[in-house]
Amino acid sequence: MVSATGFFTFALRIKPMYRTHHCGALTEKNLKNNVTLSGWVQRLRNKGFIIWVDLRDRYGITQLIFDEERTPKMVFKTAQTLGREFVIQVVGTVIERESKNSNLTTGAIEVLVQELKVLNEAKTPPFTIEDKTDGGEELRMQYRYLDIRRNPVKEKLMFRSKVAIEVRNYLSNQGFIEVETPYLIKSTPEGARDFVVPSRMNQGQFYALPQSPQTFKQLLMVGGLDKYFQIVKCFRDEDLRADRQPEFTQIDCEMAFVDQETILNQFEGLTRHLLKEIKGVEIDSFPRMSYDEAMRIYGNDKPDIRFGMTFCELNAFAQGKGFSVFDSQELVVGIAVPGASEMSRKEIDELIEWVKRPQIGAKGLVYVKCNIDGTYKSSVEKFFAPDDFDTWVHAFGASKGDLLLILSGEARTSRSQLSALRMEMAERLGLRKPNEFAPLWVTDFPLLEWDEESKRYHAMHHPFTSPKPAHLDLLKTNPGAVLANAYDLVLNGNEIGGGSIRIHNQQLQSEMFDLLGFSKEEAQAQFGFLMNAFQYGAPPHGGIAFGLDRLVAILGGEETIRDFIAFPKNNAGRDVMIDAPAPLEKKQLEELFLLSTAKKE
RNA sequence: GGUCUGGUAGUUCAGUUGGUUAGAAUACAUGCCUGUCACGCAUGGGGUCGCGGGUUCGAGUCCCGUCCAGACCGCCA
Repeated sequence: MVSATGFFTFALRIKPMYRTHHCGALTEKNLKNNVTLSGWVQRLRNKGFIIWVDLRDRYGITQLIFDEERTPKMVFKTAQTLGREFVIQVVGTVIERESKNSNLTTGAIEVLVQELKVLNEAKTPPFTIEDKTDGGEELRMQYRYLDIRRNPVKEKLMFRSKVAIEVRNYLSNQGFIEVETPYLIKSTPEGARDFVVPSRMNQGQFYALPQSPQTFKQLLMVGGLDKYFQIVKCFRDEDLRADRQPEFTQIDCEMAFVDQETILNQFEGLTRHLLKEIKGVEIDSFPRMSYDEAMRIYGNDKPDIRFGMTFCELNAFAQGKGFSVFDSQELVVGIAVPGASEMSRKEIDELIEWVKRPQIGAKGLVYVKCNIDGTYKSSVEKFFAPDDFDTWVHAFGASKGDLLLILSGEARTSRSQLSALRMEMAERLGLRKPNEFAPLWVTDFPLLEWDEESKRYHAMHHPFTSPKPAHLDLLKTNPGAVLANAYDLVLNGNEIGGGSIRIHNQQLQSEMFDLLGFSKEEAQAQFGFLMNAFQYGAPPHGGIAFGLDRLVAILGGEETIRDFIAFPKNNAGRDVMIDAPAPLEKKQLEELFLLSTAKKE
């Protein structure tokens, strides 16, 4: 027990205030100030007669100094027992360093400690809390709270917060209202798999977590709110990727009484605002491209237009010359890789193997090296004369020193393969510069997509997307040719947003469900509430949703979204820190009427 | 569901054609050090080579299976 006097002395010595300054605040201006600091021990440098401690908090690092002569003996003794990541509080005087560290804003000063209190001890962390940590991905996720102490992670979370705040600033200034929609909703068979939640009060029934607040935001338009947005969690039970999490955040937006043009302009405005405020990049107006054109010249509906290497179709020049591989195929298409004619035979062979991997699945790859001296070296020079290659080079708009890479096959497949190759070459040549931003609107998506497996049409976007008015008649005669009032915003080869003008007419919505293979009963059971609402004066409306995680990552110049999420899931959808998902107790299962299902395991 | 890569000290990794007691760096501990700042120097402890099986005189190394992690394809209206 501390005696009354002892406690009194103690209370006097350590002031109730945890800190007078942050660890990034003190400079030469504070010389001779008496300060109180709290934080974590980043690093200890013990020279025997003198101990330096780098004290860290969210704001920076301040060097503390404990000294045999100038620090009270007991305090010096305690300082010798400190370890990494101890949480301490100190009182001391700001003094000038004898040798300054220009790498730190606080590098000219140090705090000569007079009082030290260990607020909490710490076990040695399993990895180093440094910018460049020695910790692997899994370990960092398991101890994410330690990982978050590291600058790179901390800064990404702060960056995300800044983006979210700018989104709210911009949209609320533009008159948008933020409305929260429910998380416990109803499962629908369209689209991704749902995460489901059993209902205790309704035996054998389940909620689903929303894949997006789509129908709710449309109902808010019917409700007359006019301009809505929400930064909202969405859930999809599908396999993960570096840029895909089972729970992710959308900037979800909807407007009433608008056409496509108004929406594109409105959200081009948002994106421009973010690029300017966050990155200091000013972009006048975003280029636009139809889906069809994007597929033809980039082989991809989310092209990265930071670099060229656009597709060139060679059917007219390369077929009928006796090279049977080309002659038999629907499409002969290639790209000109700038300055790559110097690639060695070995490198090209490796590239051919690369496109033949099952992930790409090409049968082969034809190359033409356009040598600097005007000659050609090609895998098909037996079949084509230099004159032919001249024609090709002209068609490509290529120059000496370029390397033509050509694929052939079924049009759709070849384009998709060449697109993968184009991205790979850009990656290898360093053309995907993280601090260059090239937004692009892709418009005029097809409304429907034929699915061979289920032998029916699928909505390419979702079943609430409206067909272009001029194509309404086609719906009955040639549904596959109908274009939609749908659009994606693409940034540096990533889809960061997508939306459409919605159907607001009950009759048309009903026809859509019909086309998608819903029976009248199914449509009524699943979306009756929406079609009902449409009969009570639904305004024309449309909207867009941005993937916040991905947007933030791209603005931050990173490929993977995980570090922009405080507590992300791993590849298998697990949270390795809390170890979720996990089995339930028998009692819980019984309460939820799930026991018979659970027995199967 | 599939393809590929990896799993060795607390951590990040090396480990040759299968061959003596499995190494380095870092972290940790102890000691030394009169101005460090990735401090330095010395000493020390630390290993179920993911797990199971097989081949072999002998397996971290080769084979089969399995688990885990990561990237990708399918999937993600």
